[in-house]
Amino acid sequence: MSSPQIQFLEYLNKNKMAATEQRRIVLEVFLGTQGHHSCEELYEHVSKRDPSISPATVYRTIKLIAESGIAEALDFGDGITRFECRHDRGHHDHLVCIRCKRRIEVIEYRIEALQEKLASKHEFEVHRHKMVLYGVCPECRNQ
Amino acid sequence: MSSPQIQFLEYLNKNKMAATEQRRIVLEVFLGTQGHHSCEELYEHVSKRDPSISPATVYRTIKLIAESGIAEALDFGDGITRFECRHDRGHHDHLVCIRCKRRIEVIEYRIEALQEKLASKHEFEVHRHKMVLYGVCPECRNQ
DNA sequence: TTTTTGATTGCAAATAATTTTCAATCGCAC
DNA sequence: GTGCGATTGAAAATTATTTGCAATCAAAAA
Repeated sequence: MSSPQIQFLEYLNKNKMAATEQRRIVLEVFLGTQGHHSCEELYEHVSKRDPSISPATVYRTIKLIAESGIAEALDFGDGITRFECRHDRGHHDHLVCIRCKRRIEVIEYRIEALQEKLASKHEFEVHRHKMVLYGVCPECRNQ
Repeated sequence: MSSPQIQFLEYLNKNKMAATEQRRIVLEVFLGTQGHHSCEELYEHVSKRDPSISPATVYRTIKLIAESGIAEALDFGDGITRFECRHDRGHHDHLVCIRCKRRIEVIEYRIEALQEKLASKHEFEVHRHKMVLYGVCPECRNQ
């Protein structure tokens, strides 16, 4: 797999979309972040790089980045969509503490395998999935 | 466990909340539905029973019903919160077709067991979880 | 039962994240 | 370079949901 930058350009090209400076910047900023970020957070970072870029463009661009397969949209149920990079890191699920809102990334391959099995039992062709476990983390449990 | 109606009254009582006619009606309507329903859908049904009840009251009440443990909030990532009854039906997860939006309820106990194991490995005390597999259903796969 | 008091309601306005509209501008195939 | 369709910023629109508020109601107290 080529670099995210090239992958994005190929995606734009394939869909007859222009490789604008704004899109390049949003991608660079997105790739420069760790973890999951909301569009608002991304917009803040983008603004530092180029204050003339509007929130709408960030929203539009991050969507393209997700469609191109570089980012993945996450939904933790708080009404905010967050995005994380799919490069350099395997797929993972999340443990969310309902008290302190802390999120831990986890992966359990046996669950992944069973999900595949479960889906094929229903003749579903799974493209992606999300699994979030909500609970109380050890820190919060001890006050 | 007592009936949902009684459970709800106990919840209201415990929290010094009044058992109003509106709350009774919203609960009845909710219990009379199958599957998962948005507040808007619930409001439509409630309106037939009593047109004077406002959407705000439905939103407020379904939230209480969820807090009382009778309903569970579901989030399929389309920006609409749906609620389903937790009585008379076991917990289950969902397969969602990204083409026709059809949702299938599924349960795989081995996954549930592994989720528990995964959480306790991180010393998390899981209260609930959600797992949604997105893919293409057999019907949509064959055009 | 009547009073009292704090909870609840409907309505409309407010939120908040995201999307869209639109005129101006820009990328890029020719 | 030119032309045309894609893209942009700004602001308005959308959409689900929440909230402020004055009027009303439930239920504890008298």
